[in-house]
Amino acid sequence: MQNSEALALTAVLLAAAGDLTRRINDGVEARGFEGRPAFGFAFTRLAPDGATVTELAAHLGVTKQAASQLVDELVRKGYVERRAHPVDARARLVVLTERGWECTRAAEAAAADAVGAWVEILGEAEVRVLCDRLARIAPYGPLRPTW
Amino acid sequence: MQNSEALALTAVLLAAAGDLTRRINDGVEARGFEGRPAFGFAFTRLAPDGATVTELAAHLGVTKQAASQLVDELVRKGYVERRAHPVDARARLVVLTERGWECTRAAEAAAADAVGAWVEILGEAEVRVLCDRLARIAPYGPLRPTW
DNA sequence: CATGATGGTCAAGCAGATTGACCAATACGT
DNA sequence: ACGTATTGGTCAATCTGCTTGACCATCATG
Repeated sequence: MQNSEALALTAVLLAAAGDLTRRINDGVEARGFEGRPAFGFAFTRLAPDGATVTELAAHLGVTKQAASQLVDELVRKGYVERRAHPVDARARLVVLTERGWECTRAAEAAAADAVGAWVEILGEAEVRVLCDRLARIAPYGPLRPTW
Repeated sequence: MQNSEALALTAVLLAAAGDLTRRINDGVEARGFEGRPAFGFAFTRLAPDGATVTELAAHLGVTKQAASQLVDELVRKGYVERRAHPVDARARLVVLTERGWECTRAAEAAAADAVGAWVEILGEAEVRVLCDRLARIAPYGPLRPTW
């Protein structure tokens, strides 16, 4: 494995990730929702039972202040609500609204469409292999919406 | 391919790309250079013969103003120089300095190290396959350092 | 019950991008 | 050849999303 190949792998990986993210975001908007890529990643943590701001922050790999601002935005757009936490009076449980669930489903559909384009190129089996290999090398940690 | 799998693929792809980018950046810093991920992507366009600000902007997928600011930073840190363009008096050719070349080589070495960690998990052959598949689905367009 | 740790918000600031205005030099149509 | 539109680049102002720092309320522990 030569050095230039390693850099090329990085570039193609970034390009693929960026392409997929963009396609999904476009698809979500086309379905009548306004949002940014970070929303989708937040939804995957918020579903199905909600999460606290701190948990969301850990999931996204940002500070709790940043996560709180994101939640503000999600509340403003009607996708989530802040509720009292059932067992901890300090904490507040952030849960999806009905519209939030609709947006989540839209994101899933858009993701399926985007991956579908890849299936047409590589075939279902190859995409599954790709998934499996990536899962084995990807770190477990938080996924950052931006760098 | 179910919807949830499509979202999972996106997550794992982003995690892998983010992980690789972070490892390379850490490796470059460990070798005594200060920089951010965008530098490496700029270098791949600047080498070997330089490029104009506009070309760099297209490569990175940002406005030419943003690219110009990045070049300012690279000049300040001693990695590149602005030279007169040989055939177009409007344009200026941005070329790597000797230190810029050193940093580029450091980035390549760091990338090789980072990918090496993957080779240990998947084996050389699998990583090559991964490269190939990704190359077939990744778009040709600019690669954005941030989203 | 005192003390520290934890969940959350407010406020200010920064980094890296954007849009808009502008100038110099090139390319093009007649 | 010449006026006009286009292109390369920069300056300036602004925006967005995130960070750091301060702070309060509540939980957990001696």
